[in-house]
Amino acid sequence: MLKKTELSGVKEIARRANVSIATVDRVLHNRPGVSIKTKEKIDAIIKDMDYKPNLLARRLASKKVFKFAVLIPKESKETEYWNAPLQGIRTAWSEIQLYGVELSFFLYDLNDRTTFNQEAEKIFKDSFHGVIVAPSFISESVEFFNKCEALKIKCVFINSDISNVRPLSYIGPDLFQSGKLAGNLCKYLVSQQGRVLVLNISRELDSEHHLRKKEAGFKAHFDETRPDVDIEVKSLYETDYISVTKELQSYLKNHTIDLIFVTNSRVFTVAKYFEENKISKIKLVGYDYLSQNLQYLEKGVIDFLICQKPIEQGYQALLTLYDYFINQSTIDKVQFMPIDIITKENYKFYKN
Amino acid sequence: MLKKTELSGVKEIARRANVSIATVDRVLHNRPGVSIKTKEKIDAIIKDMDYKPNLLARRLASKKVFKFAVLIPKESKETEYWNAPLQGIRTAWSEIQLYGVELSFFLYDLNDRTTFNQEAEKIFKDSFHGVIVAPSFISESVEFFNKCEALKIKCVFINSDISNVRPLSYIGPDLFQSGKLAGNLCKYLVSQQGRVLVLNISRELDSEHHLRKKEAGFKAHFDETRPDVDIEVKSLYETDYISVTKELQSYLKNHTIDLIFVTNSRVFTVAKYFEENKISKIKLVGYDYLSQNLQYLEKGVIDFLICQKPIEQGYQALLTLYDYFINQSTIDKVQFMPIDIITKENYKFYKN
DNA sequence: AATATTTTCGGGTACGTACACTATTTACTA
DNA sequence: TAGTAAATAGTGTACGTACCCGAAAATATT
Repeated sequence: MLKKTELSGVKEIARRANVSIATVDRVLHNRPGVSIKTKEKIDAIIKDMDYKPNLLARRLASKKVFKFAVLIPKESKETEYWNAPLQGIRTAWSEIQLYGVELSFFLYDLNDRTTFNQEAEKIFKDSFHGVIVAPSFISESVEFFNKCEALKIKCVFINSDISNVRPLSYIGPDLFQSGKLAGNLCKYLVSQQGRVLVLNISRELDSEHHLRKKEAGFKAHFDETRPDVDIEVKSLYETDYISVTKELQSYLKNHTIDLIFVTNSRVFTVAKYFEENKISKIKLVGYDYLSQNLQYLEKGVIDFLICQKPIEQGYQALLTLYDYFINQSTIDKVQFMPIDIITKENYKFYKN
Repeated sequence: MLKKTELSGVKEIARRANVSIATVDRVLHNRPGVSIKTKEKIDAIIKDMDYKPNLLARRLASKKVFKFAVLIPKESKETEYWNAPLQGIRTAWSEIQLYGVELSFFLYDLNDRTTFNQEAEKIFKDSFHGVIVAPSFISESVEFFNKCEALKIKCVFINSDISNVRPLSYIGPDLFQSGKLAGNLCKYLVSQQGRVLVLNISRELDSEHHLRKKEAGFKAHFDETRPDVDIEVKSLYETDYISVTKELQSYLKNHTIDLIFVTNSRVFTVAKYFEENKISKIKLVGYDYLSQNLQYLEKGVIDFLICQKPIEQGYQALLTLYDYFINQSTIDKVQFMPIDIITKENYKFYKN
């Protein structure tokens, strides 16, 4: 039986280069203390062998610890949405904890922008390598990002992005395209001269800004394919059921419409109103895989939900930081989530 | 500075139990050579510590090699579908190769059932731990599965399952539900008394059987919600463009219809016919994210594609074998894929 | 030319687990 | 009760990489 001559990895490189493992290691990590000549020789051999380090061994031997922070909204009474990304982050964490990842959570209140800065301050008190941020408030987020840059803290944005700012990666929907898809779907639900109401339900002006991207996409699709359809837009700044009810009541008294498109997860509020007032002729399309929405989907009150994998957004966000710091992979600047269509018939199989 | 007293893992267990690491190791792997008393003591400590082995170290130290086989159709000239699962399998492989996984491919011809057995024979010549199978031909697949059981080879089925057979796991669509979703969608595309044609395009009878599950789901949805819609079913056993054209031509001469639902990926054949004959009023819905289909989706000839993540099916299939053999995880008997709706507006973001 | 300094490199141990091999204890036989 | 086999337990090395520490070689200083 032949003796296995092929040493693996570093050892083999060392053997070929006639140096020790330590020297190879220095070259691999760009550490000083290697003459240019030997460095070049070793680099050539590495390239020649197409050497791929054994990540298992690498992580096992490395005692480095990375600290990451999470800065996202806390789950509110009004919508459970933000629970999903958190869950994804937790799942990812359970997978990589072993490899020296520490995680701290900082949750702010979507209805109170001052809490964003409060939590941000806490983050800067400690020293983190990276942060997962949901940049709900534009100016605050920009400021936060700039401070991170100065401190060499890497940011990953999730759920919505901000123009003119380049984090390590943005992981979330293409909002405009998401609205376009909604338009695409709704086109099939209304007649040639139909009437459509687009509803932004959100308290803070900034997040409304994000909703407006969806709105724009929605309109764009109709402009391209059905210019005759009448589209009206309304923004509601009070998000509780009573307020929404009032607005809807007065609106529907004066208008006849075929469809309502709600630009975020609060579509269930409208659905509840429809159900209680036995409105069944108006089609209803909205966002997000929440239990509150699913029950109305099941009942047929909501026709379609569009979903952008919030759990996976969280999961990918943490894995992205992991890939960047631990695996030293190159990171895609933008990681768009798929734009998924959920109906009564497929929601049970959906993976959020 | 305090000295870190907590040894990790096995060592700590050994210390607490007053035995050597090797003994702990024996208990962990149910190896013989440990007295009942010490085994119980160690088991208790393991439980008490909620010990989780370090998978990195485990895999690094273990030199075990697992051999898996892949038995699926080869990509045909008529449809590129089967390239997708293969790609998923390759991706998964690249991730786990390092951990001692060997992989061999055995591709049969979907248009010739005898090739299935030929390839199967080759598999039995070697000795594999597990196989990924696309059981396109029912009786052959059952026979294959039974032989695997006898030889203690674990099977994972992908893409379609077979009644009365319980592989390690089935990874793929719920075909009936998939058809129901198609019905759900098409409901919006046809009027109250619309006419619908369901088209099965497939050469071998067995795979037609799978298509029929989708067909049944499709009908079920209409029966429940729109009993007045007229649904006719046609099966074409010649899959080339010329043959399909002929059939369509003669059919459409005698029938007026609103929508065609093609139960598999060959919807592009119909789309091509529509385009060449400038048929634009008939809605078209079919299956699978193939370049051949996407071009017609983009052009608006195909309205919806339903997709079941073929790449991920392959990916998950290999990871499932890996989880079973290397990680010794418990495996879900059924892993249904999501049922995704693809349109002109979201296909670019879809992950197959 | 002798010493000091810097640069370059190799030896060795550790990470947590697997497993081959050896040592000890126990049980059994003659 | 010695002798032997079987059951039980321990020692040591390996997996591939990281990194500390000290040795050797090259260069600089006097």
